[in-house]
Amino acid sequence: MAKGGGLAVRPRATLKTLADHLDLSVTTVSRALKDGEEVKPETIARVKEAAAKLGYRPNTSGIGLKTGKTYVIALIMPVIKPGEIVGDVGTLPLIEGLTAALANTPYHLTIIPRRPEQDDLEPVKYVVEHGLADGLILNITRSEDERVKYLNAEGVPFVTFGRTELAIQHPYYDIDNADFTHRAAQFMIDRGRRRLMMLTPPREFLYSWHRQVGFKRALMEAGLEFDEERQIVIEGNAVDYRALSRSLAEGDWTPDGYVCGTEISAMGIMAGLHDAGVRVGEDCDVVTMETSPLPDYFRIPISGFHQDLHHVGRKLCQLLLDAMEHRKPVEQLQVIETAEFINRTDRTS
Amino acid sequence: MAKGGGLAVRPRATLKTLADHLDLSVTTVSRALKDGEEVKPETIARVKEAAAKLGYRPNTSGIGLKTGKTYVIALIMPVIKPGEIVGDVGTLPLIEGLTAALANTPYHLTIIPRRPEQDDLEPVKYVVEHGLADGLILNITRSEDERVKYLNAEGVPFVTFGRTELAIQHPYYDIDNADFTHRAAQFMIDRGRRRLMMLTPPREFLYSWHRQVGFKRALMEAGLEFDEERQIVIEGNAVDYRALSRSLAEGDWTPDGYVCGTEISAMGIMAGLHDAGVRVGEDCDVVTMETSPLPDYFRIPISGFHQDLHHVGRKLCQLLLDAMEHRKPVEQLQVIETAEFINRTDRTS
DNA sequence: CGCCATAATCGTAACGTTACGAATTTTGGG
DNA sequence: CCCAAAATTCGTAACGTTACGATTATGGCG
Repeated sequence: MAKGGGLAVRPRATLKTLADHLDLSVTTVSRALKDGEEVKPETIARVKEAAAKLGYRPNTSGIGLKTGKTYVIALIMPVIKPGEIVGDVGTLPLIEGLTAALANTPYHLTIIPRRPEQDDLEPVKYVVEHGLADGLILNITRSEDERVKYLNAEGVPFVTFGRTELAIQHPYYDIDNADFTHRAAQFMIDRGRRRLMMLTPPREFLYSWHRQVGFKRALMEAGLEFDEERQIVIEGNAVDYRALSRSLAEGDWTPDGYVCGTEISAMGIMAGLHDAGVRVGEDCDVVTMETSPLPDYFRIPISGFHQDLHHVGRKLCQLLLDAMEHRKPVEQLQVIETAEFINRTDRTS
Repeated sequence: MAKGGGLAVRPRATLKTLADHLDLSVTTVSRALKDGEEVKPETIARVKEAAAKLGYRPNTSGIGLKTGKTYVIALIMPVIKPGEIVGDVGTLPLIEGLTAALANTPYHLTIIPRRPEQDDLEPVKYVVEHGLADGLILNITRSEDERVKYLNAEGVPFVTFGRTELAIQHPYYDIDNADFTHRAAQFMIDRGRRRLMMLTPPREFLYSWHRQVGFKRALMEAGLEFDEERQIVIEGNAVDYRALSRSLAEGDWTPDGYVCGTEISAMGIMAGLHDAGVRVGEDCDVVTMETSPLPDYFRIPISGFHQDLHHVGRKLCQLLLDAMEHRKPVEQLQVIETAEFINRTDRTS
């Protein structure tokens, strides 16, 4: 009963099939299917009906060969090493948001990995040179982003999640990271905290600077000192957050407030504080940027700023599609939104 | 300075470009590039050199049109609703594993979502009818899986993550879920636990049954009663694990051991136990299936069974590629592995 | 009834690749 | 030096689609 090879059962319906069937030319059928002006409405209806009946599906390769279009959107995804850390907890919702936005379009999402040993530009060049996609999505930016320069020079449509400091105008979506840290710090200052720490992503990424700017501004406004050496820690795979907060709690300069960059580092920080006997919510506060509902499950509730990456994914796609069809000038394809504050201080647990 | 449209800067090198350049025919160039038997070694070398120099990249559409190959592997990914739960924490590593296995092949990964309102079969049919991929990866199976029947009938290569109970022989990778629950229950029984609970995925998925079988067997072997009504809870979005374990701890039949299906439900269970004043590790044990390093961050360590989904992704891809090239009989493309036990009982925290 | 503008449809070529059979060159033995 | 066989290379057609210029049908008006 099982079939043998990988052969198609019955040959697919093509434009020619339809044309023969309807006694029309291939050209007319092609035009009718895309509601061409020159085709008689009645004919359009006939063609579409036949197409539906015969299960016609346009051949992607044929279209691609003729028009150069691939109907593919490529997401360049940095890949972490196998078991090292909990990867960016938000990447999956981001992907889901992208596919959701693509759902009623002819486009599909392809994922191009950037492996750890690869240069930033490599996968981008790969996509362009092989003509794999009609547009690209880049998901973390640097101030002088090589990929942005390259794609701009090549004239390939793209959108970035994050801004750059280049003179090049390009579509982007960004979360206001200065606003996040500013509000986070302010929140803790309002609760009487005076010795704040911030954990932030590596400096190579522009948003890390935005976060520092907001944080520093909140401290300044409150008349507090800011010592970058002491109050900023760079997040990374190698950092043991638990050990960090434990040793800080036992050291001579004891923070009473932490702004964390991810829910994962927040978990580590809280575990370390617990180890040291510090009571979160009473002796000390922790506020985090969060991209998942994970913090809802924390036993001791902490407040956070939520970034809805599903929403971000949708937005990015919309922006990219708009850019690809030249529907709007670039200036209108630049969006900055603020993260939503989730106050959990009043939650009994 | 900015470029206007989406036009290619200089025309791409094609086989014709190379042929003209080398004073050869297109056919010979084509053959030379794939090391054709009939081409003189010296010519092959000349052609390859020119290809490298002129930056020749084969045109995917051209190949696709002629051969029907797409060099695309499609992953069908069930999509959860926007902010509902922490999705399957392992999907991202799975994707990374897939792309890693594809890295040195001409294949690319495309992600086809299955939206909540869609039928299981719909995205699969979509891929096949539109000829979007050369092979598919399905990541959760049912005992009588419609998709498996369909793909088998169509003769389209695929691999599943999970088995089926169909007579159809097909490539699959699976974790031994009966072994997991059996060992998990046994572990707790050895520690003196007598009233075990199990949280398991919805019954529509075959592996849910496997888990129940293993769990039940462990109880039987230890001479313990098994009451399905009382000792099995189905995991799902709507379940509030925290409330569940709290109310159980305060009820008349108090479990002293939980086998959780995911680290997320384990987190909830532990929070509820804490609420009820139950000390995990002393009054009660929790063991979980885990697909991320998240449990390493739990303040109270619990033991677990780790499923390395990066590894699974690689395996799935290998199996699929082998199946597509008919390198091995199907029977050799069926792999079952056991999850790795991570004993955290001795870890001081 | 014939002419012309407009509406509708058609035919050909081309995109880049590979399969297949035919044509050409090279090789080696007599 | 010739010829057959082997080793290379070539030309044509085809995959499914769209662009473009050409062709045919339709209808209004003198």
